[in-house]
Amino acid sequence: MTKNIPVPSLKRLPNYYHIVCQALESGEKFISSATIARILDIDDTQVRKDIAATGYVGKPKVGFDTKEFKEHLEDFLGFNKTKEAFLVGAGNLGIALAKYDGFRKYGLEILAVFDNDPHKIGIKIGKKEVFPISKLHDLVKRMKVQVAILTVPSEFAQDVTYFLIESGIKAIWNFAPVNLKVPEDVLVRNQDLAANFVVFSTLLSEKRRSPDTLI
Amino acid sequence: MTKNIPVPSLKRLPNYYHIVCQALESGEKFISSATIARILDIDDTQVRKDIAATGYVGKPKVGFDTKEFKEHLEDFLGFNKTKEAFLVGAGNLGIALAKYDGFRKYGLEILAVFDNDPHKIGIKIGKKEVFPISKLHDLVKRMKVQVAILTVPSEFAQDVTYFLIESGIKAIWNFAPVNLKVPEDVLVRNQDLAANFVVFSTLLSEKRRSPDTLI
DNA sequence: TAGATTGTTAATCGATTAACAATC
DNA sequence: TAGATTGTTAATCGATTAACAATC
Repeated sequence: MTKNIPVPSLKRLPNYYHIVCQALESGEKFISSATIARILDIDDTQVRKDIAATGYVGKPKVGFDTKEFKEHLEDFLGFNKTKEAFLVGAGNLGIALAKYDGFRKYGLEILAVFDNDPHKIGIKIGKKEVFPISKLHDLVKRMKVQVAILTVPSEFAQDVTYFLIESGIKAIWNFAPVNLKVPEDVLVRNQDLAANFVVFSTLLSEKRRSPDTLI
Repeated sequence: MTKNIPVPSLKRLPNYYHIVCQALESGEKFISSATIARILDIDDTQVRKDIAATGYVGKPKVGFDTKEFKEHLEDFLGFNKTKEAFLVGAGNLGIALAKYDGFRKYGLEILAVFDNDPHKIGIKIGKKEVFPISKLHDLVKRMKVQVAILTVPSEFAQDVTYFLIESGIKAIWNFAPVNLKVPEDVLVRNQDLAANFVVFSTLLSEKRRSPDTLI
């Protein structure tokens, strides 16, 4: 088995992807690690190490082929593989995410939205119908969905999580600012936007640049 | 000058905050570093180190006073200091963020929303009015706002950024999945939700747990 | 007191950076 | 060829973990 890419490297890859996309749009055939490094204000050796960790090889003297490298990153990061998910909680944020177009480019597809509010059930968010949460169990089984995006209010997050797990969900992208209790085999990724802002704002008040540009 | 807290420690603090809030709600007077560590699946020494870095001291034999520690974290992370910001781009995500209630608890206040779409100008999002972007320059000066939350479509992000900087904005929380070019003295924090999902999903496919629970 | 927990010093680990040979 | 850039090994740096004394 090939060695797993280090998490810090993995987190920088989407940045490289953005840069290589922009370079490609400007008609640049090749891009050097030094150029990428300058844009992100990091070390160029690190860029090369990260790229090497994805298995892509550049051309000495010229750099990395933008088109090839872009496609390699899409492959490595799985943009072409559809990742199906259910979204639970049709509040403001939930609706925004359900409508958000940018996910498709990365291969994330929200199949359906769930909520408990009778007023919301049956309405369409973009092309997605809102179902009652009671239907989630069946639909998880039927559609074999493993991932849930959790956008319910904090106070319901843990109870809904128990229900998601009972229904067979194996991974939760959690937007509620709470620590969810889950069994060993369930993966949670927290996405506390407010907390992210707090980190940003603390660095700001200390006049420090965050070393990790993204995520 | 006291030493800056390491960024990894800083990123864990909101987690500690959530946990200590939950402990306080359950009526627990004290919480130990081992308990926090177990919940987050990290080392207890690290928890103590992180807490020490904020300047808070616990009580040997009993642990950390939940009420005191919670308040200390609020202080350290600046929850009580209002951080005013303008939001630029009244699309789905922008509207969701403008309406989002959870920011206030952390001290973030969105003063106004800006957009270029004539249909949107003048409408209210919650209690915030939508202004034309042309008014941003004046309002930045008048209200002395330094922070902008950028939620415009990717293709406009760079141009809007130039305009924000001309207007005097010093920090940008960027939700557009692009690398913004900014001068040295302007701080950008990228919040590419889709990229975050990609990282999550890659770890998922490798059946790895992410070491950083939050952010 | 004994036991539990903090705070801190030392050891380890892994990521970043520096140096440089290989390549075209 | 000379020069630029990659790929890789070695050195450094900083974060994590282990060990343990101090404390109540």
